[in-house]
Amino acid sequence: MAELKQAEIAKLAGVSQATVSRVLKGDPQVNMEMRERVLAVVQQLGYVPDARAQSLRSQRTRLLGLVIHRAPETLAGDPFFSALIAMIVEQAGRYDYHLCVDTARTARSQRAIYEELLRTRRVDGLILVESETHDRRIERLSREGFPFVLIGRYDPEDAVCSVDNDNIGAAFLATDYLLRTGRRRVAYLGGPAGLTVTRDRLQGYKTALESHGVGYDPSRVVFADFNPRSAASATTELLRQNPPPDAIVALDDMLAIAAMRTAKQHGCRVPDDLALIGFNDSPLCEYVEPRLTSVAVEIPTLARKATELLIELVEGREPSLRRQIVPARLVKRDSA
Amino acid sequence: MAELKQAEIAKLAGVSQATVSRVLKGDPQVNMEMRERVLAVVQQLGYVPDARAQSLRSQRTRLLGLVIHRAPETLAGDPFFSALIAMIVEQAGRYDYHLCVDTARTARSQRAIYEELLRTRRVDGLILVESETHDRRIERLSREGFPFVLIGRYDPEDAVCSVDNDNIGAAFLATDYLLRTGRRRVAYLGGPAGLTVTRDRLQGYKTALESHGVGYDPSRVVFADFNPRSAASATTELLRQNPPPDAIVALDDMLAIAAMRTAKQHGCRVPDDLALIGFNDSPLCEYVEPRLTSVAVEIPTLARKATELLIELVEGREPSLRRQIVPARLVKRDSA
DNA sequence: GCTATAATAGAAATCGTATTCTGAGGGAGC
DNA sequence: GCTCCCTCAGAATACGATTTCTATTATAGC
Repeated sequence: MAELKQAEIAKLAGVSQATVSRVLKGDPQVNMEMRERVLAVVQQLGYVPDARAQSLRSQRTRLLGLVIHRAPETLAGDPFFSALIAMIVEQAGRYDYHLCVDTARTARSQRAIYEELLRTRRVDGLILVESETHDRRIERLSREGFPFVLIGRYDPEDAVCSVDNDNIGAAFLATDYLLRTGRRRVAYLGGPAGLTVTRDRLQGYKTALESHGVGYDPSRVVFADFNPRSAASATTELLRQNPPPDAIVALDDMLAIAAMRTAKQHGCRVPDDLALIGFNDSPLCEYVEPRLTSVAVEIPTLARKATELLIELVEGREPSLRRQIVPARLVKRDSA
Repeated sequence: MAELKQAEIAKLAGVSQATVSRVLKGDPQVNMEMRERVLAVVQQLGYVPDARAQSLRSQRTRLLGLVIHRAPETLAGDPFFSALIAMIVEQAGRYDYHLCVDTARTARSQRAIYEELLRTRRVDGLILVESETHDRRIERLSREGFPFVLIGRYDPEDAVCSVDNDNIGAAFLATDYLLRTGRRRVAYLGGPAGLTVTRDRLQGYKTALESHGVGYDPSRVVFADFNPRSAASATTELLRQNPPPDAIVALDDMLAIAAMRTAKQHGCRVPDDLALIGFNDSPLCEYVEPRLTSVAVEIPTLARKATELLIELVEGREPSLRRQIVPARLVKRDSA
């Protein structure tokens, strides 16, 4: 059972090792009788080729890397990522690829991802999620010609491949809806200021205000980290203003829900005094009281496009579209 | 840049390829001067060894597999898994291992995991999560002597290694608390009946009833799949009884929250008419109204123990403890 | 001064598979 | 009947690192 390599199969089938390899790779240049003889032995012994040897020989590992630029702690509570991971695993599997997941928090892991995953050729390509807007390493990857796809960040010149929600459109959708339903003092609760999502959705928010002839008030825009405490204090900052906002567009559902709690604690009624819209349409939305209106991003579509794009790059095909945008839609519930 | 292997380094440093390897592996049998000469070239060119070649030669990939036995859709919404994945990635990284994640839903992926990950030696070992109580494949893995660790299932004879929450104790904790606070008609809302967690927590629930001299009523025990609809109908079944339960111990927070919604729709007040306790202490608990009391399982501890145990197995050390139990604690909030 | 021994580095084998190169055999065409 | 080509399978090599084996040099001990 231990010594199970092509050489053993070859000996038992009375052929050469090369022939075994050819049979397994479906090489047409091999006689029917031999093929069957080999396959019989393979079947019987349950032989499976060694991926390590295949990797070295073919220079391909059939392994994709997914790097999430978030601290494990904040990643932990977020259902968006388990969805994303699950969907990418599923998609990659359809093309016979596996997925290697990494987070990039500590200095060690930052280095690790770029050095250990890529340069060591441990993976064939990378999907990078939520990398910061300016990341030197991305330039380096690009320069070295390594296949990778960004999710949640794009390159203005399309020098690198990316897949993203239509963040500008999504924020526009949310803000526009609030304005059309009579809200006038709409605030924006963003994530960390360095993230592309934060910036893009802010732009969609501004554009919506403009299209309704509502002035943009910078004091109605605040930023928070991905943790409840930070979200709470940012919300408090908004609510203390005079007059306070009558609606908040939050960067994601977690932030929106944290804001909802804070608002309640301040005696604010949702949605009467304050309308709230989140992003991601996570399961959470159904569970909070009132149920959270949210902009849905199609995670399966996002995952599928990113995976397919990366595989195109890995396999040397020039992708038709280097930048893919996945549309969003508003899921109306009770909070707005 | 493309041709970067030890042979190149060797040529430039004027030494043999074997020496380069020795320097990089920290072999003491190498002269100071040569060592420095090699390291200088390595530094300058930014050489990093090829993991594929190392894998073949050393028969180790330094890659661990994490297999989650859940359909991607139900996995999607569950923050428990993003937490688990994040923590295992983190822990594995401390020992210079990477993590390959897979889900096991379709027939293809079922086969894929055992054949493609293990037999192909693509990974050095596996962590299996939420596998069913009776899984033939686990026996096979065990028989073939492949290193693996189970999370959420244990083997009665400790033939296989496992790490798990103290599920029996945890359910006891929750049920006991409800009984001590005056509840008398405590129901149990389980997950799929085949899962070990479902079974173990049921046992803890029964033991607690017993210790309080409360009779066990099978009609107060229902099972649901991991989706809101299934949870809702199971809850409805409980609430229709006469008399209805005055408390529910749910298998996890998602189920508890689904039950909470259903109860509210039936005009039940939580916690006055119905107390609720969930499991996992997920971020959700803080966000629902009333905040959900939940039994906390220490995901980081779970992840750390599982990872360390697996690495011990992979590296051929006999682990001191083949079965590790991580204690649980009750986080009291407003729902019970 | 000569051998025994240690220290050190190069040469070569190895890991298991894919593929190129080579050669044997057979059939077609003239 | 001979050449030419085609088919097919075995031999040999390459992938890039690790490690064993071997050879060289220097040093110590007598």
